[in-house]
Amino acid sequence: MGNLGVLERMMMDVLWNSSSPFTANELKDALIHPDNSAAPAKRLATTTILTVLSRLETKGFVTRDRGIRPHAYSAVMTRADHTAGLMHEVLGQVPDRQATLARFIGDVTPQEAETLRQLLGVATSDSA
Amino acid sequence: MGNLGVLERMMMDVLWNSSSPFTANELKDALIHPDNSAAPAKRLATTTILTVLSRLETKGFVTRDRGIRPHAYSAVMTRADHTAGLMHEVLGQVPDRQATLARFIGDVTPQEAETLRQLLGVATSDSA
DNA sequence: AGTAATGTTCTACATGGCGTAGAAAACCAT
DNA sequence: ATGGTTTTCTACGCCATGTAGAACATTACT
Repeated sequence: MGNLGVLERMMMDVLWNSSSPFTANELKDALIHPDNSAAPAKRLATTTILTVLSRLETKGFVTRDRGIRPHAYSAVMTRADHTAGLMHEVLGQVPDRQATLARFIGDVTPQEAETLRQLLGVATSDSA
Repeated sequence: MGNLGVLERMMMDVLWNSSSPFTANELKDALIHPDNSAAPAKRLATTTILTVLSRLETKGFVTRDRGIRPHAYSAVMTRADHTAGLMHEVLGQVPDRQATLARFIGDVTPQEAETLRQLLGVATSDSA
């Protein structure tokens, strides 16, 4: 699966944050006006966006509709899928899953713990 | 935290697989005779090992005892700590933890699920 | 249709991490 | 001192990634 570079990641985040596809230029603008407004955002060239989109396409993160002219780009999988996949990839590299999961759970927030309990079925003690 | 390159990873695995420290040359040999014997192992120069150990030290993965002459290198944290840390790092990048954890749990093996239930103190249905 | 605008691909360069190791310096034992 | 051992310095190649110009393709406007 592999991980993403900084710009690749920012672009995927834009795509992941909206259900509908983006054109390269829309994406470019979305990067300047970040929803979270953490004011980074230098103006990038459209070709830059397109180059990265192509690479993301190659890597299987993005598809595009070539039928319409400003091609419409969208994420292949959800952010949740991708992230969960990464987590499994990392976990898969170790022989001692138990110990690893123990450490993992040890650092989980109470909310996350609760979520996990529910997901694993069975007795939820505190359903807040 | 960041991830490791292939050789860096192999070397950390050697260190993680044993409790006692290694010298550069011991490590070099350990790479040729891999415990798991998945026959990769080309003979590396000792300097290569030392370079990588230094980098690992800089990155905080390794410490060395400079008091004794062939310096003794050992891992700073356990593999479980590192891996769990990576998992949290990945998870921390997403806003929708719930969804991500749901996907994660969805792909977990039964054994892993059982481990998690125990760790979370949930009523274990099947304690095999 | 002809030309301008817009979008896409090709090509290219810089940077940085990592694998790799020689040369040189530091250290130790005899 | 002298040679073997260990460590540091320096260096190179490769590949991913950010970045974008030049050239090509397509659409739009008059």
